Amino acid sequence: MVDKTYTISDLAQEFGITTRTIRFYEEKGLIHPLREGQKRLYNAADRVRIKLILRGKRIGMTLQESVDVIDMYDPSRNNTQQLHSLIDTIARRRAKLIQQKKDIDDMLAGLDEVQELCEKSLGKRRRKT
Amino acid sequence: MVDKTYTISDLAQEFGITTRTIRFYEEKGLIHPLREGQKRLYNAADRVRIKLILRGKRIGMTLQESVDVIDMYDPSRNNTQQLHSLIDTIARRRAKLIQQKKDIDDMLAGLDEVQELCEKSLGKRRRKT
DNA sequence: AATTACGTTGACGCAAACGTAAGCTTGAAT
DNA sequence: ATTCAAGCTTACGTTTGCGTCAACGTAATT
Repeated sequence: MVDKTYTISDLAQEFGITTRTIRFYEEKGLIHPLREGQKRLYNAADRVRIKLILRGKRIGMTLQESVDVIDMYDPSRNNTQQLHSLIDTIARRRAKLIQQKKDIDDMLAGLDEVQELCEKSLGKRRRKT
Repeated sequence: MVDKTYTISDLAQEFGITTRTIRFYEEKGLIHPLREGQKRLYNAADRVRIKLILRGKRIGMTLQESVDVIDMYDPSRNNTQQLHSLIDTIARRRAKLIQQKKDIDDMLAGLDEVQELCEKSLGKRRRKT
């Protein structure tokens, strides 16, 4: 792949967000697109960061939390101290995610029940007609 | 159970939130505690609603979304029209939840990778000493 | 009587995550 | 030459979800 780039509206369209949102992410230091003249030019890495930020948003993370997670992939941590601290951070994040999965499963189970009641109720009505 | 009731600080403590938060939920119409004189008195149903609201929050739902989900359990929907509409709503919510689970699994997989790299790096260092 | 603990009602404050509008530039198309 | 879409900056506005006083009431304790 020959260093594919994207305009701001390319990415806005792809992800279903506004250009304002993308510029806002830059304002907050979440991405750092290059410039071609005055225009922003996004590369594959920028695109992935946005994708991961949006994934974080979908599960209720703040922008900063998403960035924190993304930055875990950054291998610029070298000393033992930092590595241990990173492992702790990962453990905490993992615990949160597992709780979230449980919450989701609980809610899904609830929806199943409600749906059954709905269908039972509709079934009765059909039988009546 | 003889209609157990709770004070505002009972619930605040149990759920690790502030009394301000609970009053805020009431302000927004999410709960409707009785009054004993001037003081709020919460029953089991109020307590469950708060619990479900907090569960919603953990997976990134807004307060209103949580309430919408909670209200699905309310069996005061009778006509066929409403039941079909409710089934649609459930389907959409279920789809969202399933996407969230996928997002969480993806993120967990990412954390696994990062952790392995961490431990590999720490392992090397131990071998050096 | 005074302190302490817990409760109440305003009311203002605040961070997060954008929306929205104004006004200017720039390159491409008619 | 002009129009038009797409981009830019600046800046104020909005919603959500509480935090944080202030000022007061009530009930039990010392």
